[in-house]
Amino acid sequence: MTLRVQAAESRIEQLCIEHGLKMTGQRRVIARVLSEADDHPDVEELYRRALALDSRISVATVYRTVRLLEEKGILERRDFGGGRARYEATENGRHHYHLIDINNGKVIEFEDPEHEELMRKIADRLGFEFVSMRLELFGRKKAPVEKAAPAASTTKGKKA
Amino acid sequence: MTLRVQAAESRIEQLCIEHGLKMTGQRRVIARVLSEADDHPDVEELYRRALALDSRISVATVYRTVRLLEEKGILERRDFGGGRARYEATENGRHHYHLIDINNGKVIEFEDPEHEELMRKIADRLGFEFVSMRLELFGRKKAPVEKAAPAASTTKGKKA
DNA sequence: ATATTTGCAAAAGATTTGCCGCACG
DNA sequence: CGTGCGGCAAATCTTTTGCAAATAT
Repeated sequence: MTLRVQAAESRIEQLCIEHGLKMTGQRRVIARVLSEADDHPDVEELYRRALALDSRISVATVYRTVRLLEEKGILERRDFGGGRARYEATENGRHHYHLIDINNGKVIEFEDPEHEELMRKIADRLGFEFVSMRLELFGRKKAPVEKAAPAASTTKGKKA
Repeated sequence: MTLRVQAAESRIEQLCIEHGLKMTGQRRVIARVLSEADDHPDVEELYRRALALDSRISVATVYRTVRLLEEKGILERRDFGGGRARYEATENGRHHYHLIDINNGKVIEFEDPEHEELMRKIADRLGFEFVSMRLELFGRKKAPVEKAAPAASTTKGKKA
């Protein structure tokens, strides 16, 4: 049996390789951070997480990498308000969407399998090949059904 | 019959008044520009159009106004890539969506009446009151059905 | 009258880039 | 080994802000 100890490439690293990108140490780290993220970090946050794994990384590189990966379609950029771009890995097929609580900026994810199919049809009808999409819902948390509750302080406020 | 010559308030101005905003000359102009726009201008463009109507307006005011109107829910901010925020008036009820041609940044609008209803249901199910939404589709123009056409130079390239 | 708004220019943020030594393939 | 990459800091670009003067209600 073939022994394959090789540092277990992260999913994103795998994609980078498939796209023919030169895999440097910092890209590998960033790829790993991205692969492990299950939220929507902005560049600053990615930088912080990458630094924790390897101290030889600069923000500039994170910016460059993130841009590169977006161009390759490996990452998608999001704008949830708050001035900074946020990123998440492209999910092929199983898209998920975001509901943003306009009171505290919290992001809730949801899925709707039929939805992407619908979008593909619409793009097609308009003469386009579907590449990707972005759906953001903005809403206000409803008070729980019993007694009226004050708006704030329900969940921990997190700056958007 | 009552003669009403009063400068015919623009739709957006009307909304501003309903929201109790102090209507200054520059706000009136910006409101008019916004009311008349049927595209998705960025601040720079709004400023240009406003200047054409009244020279006593500064970009700072456009920024301030646009932010104010967004907070009031009168305007919605869009991010079609390209670094600058774009704006368009909120359409109550009849939402429309955007399909962005990833090759030239052109934006095509489309509607889907059932869609908003679906989104309202989803928000509701998640315990939120629907406030607004944003849907962007990214696609690549398909070649017309006959002979295969080279990718570029199909439509006039417009910097995204 | 008086709290708000505006213009201007400076400041703040976020992101990009030039240059040059260094690493990857 | 050569070409592209990363670090650093300066540059760029968009958006925000402080302050005094102007204005709406």
